[in-house]
Amino acid sequence: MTTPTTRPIGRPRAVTEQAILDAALRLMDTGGATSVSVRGIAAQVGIAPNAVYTYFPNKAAVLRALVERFLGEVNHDRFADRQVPWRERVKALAVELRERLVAHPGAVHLLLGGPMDGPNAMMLRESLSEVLADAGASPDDAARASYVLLVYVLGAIALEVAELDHPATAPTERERVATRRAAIDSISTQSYPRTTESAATVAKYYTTEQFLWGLDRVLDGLDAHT
Amino acid sequence: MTTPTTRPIGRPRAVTEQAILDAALRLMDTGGATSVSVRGIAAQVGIAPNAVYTYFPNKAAVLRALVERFLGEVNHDRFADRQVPWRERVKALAVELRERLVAHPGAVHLLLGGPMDGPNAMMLRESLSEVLADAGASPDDAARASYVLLVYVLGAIALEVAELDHPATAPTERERVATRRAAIDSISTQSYPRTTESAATVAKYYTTEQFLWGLDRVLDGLDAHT
DNA sequence: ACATGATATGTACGCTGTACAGAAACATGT
DNA sequence: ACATGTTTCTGTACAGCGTACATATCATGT
Repeated sequence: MTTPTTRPIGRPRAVTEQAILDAALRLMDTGGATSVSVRGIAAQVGIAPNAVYTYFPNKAAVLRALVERFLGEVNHDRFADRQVPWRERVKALAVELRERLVAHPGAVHLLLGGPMDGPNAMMLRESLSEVLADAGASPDDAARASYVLLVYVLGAIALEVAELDHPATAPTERERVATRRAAIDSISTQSYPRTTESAATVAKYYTTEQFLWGLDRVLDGLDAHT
Repeated sequence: MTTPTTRPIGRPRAVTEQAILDAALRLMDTGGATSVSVRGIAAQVGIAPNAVYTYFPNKAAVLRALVERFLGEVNHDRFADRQVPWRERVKALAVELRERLVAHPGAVHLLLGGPMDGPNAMMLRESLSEVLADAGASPDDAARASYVLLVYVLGAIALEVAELDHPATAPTERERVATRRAAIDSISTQSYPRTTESAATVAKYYTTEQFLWGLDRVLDGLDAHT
């Protein structure tokens, strides 16, 4: 089943594409998206900066490949299991996607920086459509609902990482809520009466609970339509 | 009501902050987000590159100010009108936000690149909460629903501009759909059966109609919950 | 006229992505 | 064993970036 792997001629490669992607991800996780540089990657894997260009045509391609690998790692198992109720299946995917992406905030901007036309991105929508078809939706409705769900999930993730982006990622969810709460309490009650009135709730934006609350509302709306 | 404007001492400023923001926006619209440079801005307004730092502490501050100005330009009129049914009010805001942002694709990544904590961003959520409160939601539900709506609207915009990002913005919606349709028709029917089956619908992702379809579903879900 | 003080400029540093030419390492044919 | 061909790696270089520093410029208050 493995590719015949015709022995390559010429000087053997010093590293692998995967090693380069690993290095890029490591840099992104430690220093943020801005500190991913071709020179940094090359230094990590131990080659000259321009040697990276034998593996990828340019830096953008490295980042695209990183995103693709990322999407390829999502576990479709729980998601494809027809025994599980369809809403649970959707939630499983949403939660998994959110966990994975929030763990690597820099990757989110990369994902939203270009079209989702890679094979793994396509597969994601494909699987999503399948669940919705299992739920009884027509092909068209399944496609439209997939869009809505993807928009919600990615939108929520985007807003979330935008929030915790710069201050070097607060550790626990509890602490992040406390930080947000403090920030809200420090703003003008006069200017933003509604926000301050529901400060406790607004502070809990970007928690798993709020994420799922919204997802449930979205699913309700999609469900009622069918 | 105008500020007393104590005559400033020292050398008078050669340009204004607004002129700098205008230049930045112009660069972003013509050459994409990557071609916004401090040197480019300075050249446009006719000052030396480092003179920009008299108006803003660094490049990031320029971009933040640009986003803030953007959000300040959204028209809250139709939106604040209590005569109009609340769903229409929400839709009016969503459509306006989408139109404005899609017209300047580069600004979207800026908006999602940092926390939405500027005064105009706060005001947006404030207004949104107000509409939902008018619709009869409790303060907490209004806050949570605001989150969901903002996530949907910004998520949809983000995915949309991600799509039309690189190929220099296809002109009309009709043409963009055709382009997408062609792209879908060229992929493997075997690998992506659901996508190809509903090709016509998937091609219409990122149209106003699909945007509103999803918004209606989201509103349905939020409505049913109250 | 002169000092004051904000603003503009000239220059420079370190960093970026990446193009180009040449050296190095391997498989193969003789 | 040796030359050849093919691929990859390295050295060097360039243009562009954000921005820090010292200095020149300009309007004002005395």
